[in-house]
Amino acid sequence: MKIFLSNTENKIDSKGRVSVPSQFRSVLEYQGFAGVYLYPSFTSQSIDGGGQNLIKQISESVERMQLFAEETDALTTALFSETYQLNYDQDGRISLPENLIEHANLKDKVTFAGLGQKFQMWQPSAFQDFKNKARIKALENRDLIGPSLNFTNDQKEEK
Amino acid sequence: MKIFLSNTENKIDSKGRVSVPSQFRSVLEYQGFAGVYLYPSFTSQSIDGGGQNLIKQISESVERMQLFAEETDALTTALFSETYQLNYDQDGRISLPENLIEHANLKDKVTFAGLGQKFQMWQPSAFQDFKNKARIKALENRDLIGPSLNFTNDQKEEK
DNA sequence: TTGACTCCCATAAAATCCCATGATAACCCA
DNA sequence: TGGGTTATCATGGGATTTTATGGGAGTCAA
Repeated sequence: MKIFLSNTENKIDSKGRVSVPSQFRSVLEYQGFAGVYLYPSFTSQSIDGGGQNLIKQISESVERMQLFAEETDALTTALFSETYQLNYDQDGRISLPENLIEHANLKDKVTFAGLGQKFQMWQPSAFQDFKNKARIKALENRDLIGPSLNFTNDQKEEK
Repeated sequence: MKIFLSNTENKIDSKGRVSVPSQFRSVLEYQGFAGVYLYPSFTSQSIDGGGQNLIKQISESVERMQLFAEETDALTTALFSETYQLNYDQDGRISLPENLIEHANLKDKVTFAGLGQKFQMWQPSAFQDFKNKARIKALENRDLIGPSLNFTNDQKEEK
């Protein structure tokens, strides 16, 4: 199983290039092509990214929605018109569109954060904040998440 | 059934490498790949670890939860952005990310402790404390576990 | 020509490979 | 059963490779 994991902070150089972390590249290439799809997150000041799987998932869920709703054109437009397909060069670097840089308020550093099926790109300190809050939230709801977080072999029967 | 059992204390060398105990490696390889997944424990100053089974369980429980997009991002961030996939080298050693070392307050030794489906990595003396407390708790609740454990207080009290 | 985008090479740091050692555990066989 | 031989394992360290990053030079289009 190949998913996006861990987080790394990379530099944006004077030409505007960033290295996609090599572990992420290997996930992307496993999905079938040497590049990324990026779009501004709907819910946070970050960039959503992924490979072919992510795009496929999104198109499918848009299709499903269109069976029920009629005004999904706006959503579809919003999504796809701001989605960029960037192939990275042989050193694994991409250069980000101005659009996305603004949305995530990036300066000269980016944090790549793995979220499983996709990843996000954050202004580093903004990511720290988000992550800390997310961790607290997850801890509060860990019984919803399931036993995997804190079970040992026999603890399952307690409470 | 292959599960993580017993505990061993290993050294972190000058390059930051630690040997994954060979018994653990055989469990991991049995699960399908020569590496570990590690993340900071949500509930203690230790590192949780496991193989593909552990990650699969977590991913599946995330997929089962249908949340608002905002919540999903927070949850997956908490779970995946601090999870590291480390392939060990041919001598069975990994080098721990700074992140995890800090969380578990590791210096030059680690205790690997088997917990069945997963394992934990502790700063050795912190593990001793934890184990003593865990033992008391286990005795208090031994009726929950089932009839098979008719141990008395002094059995298994070796070393 | 300028600017945006590659390609290509250089470098330093980090990760990994490869081999050596000593300790311990497992094995064997008279 | 005891003593010696083999494996296995954790650990040390040198050599090699990978990775992120910087910058020069070539390509293409407006």
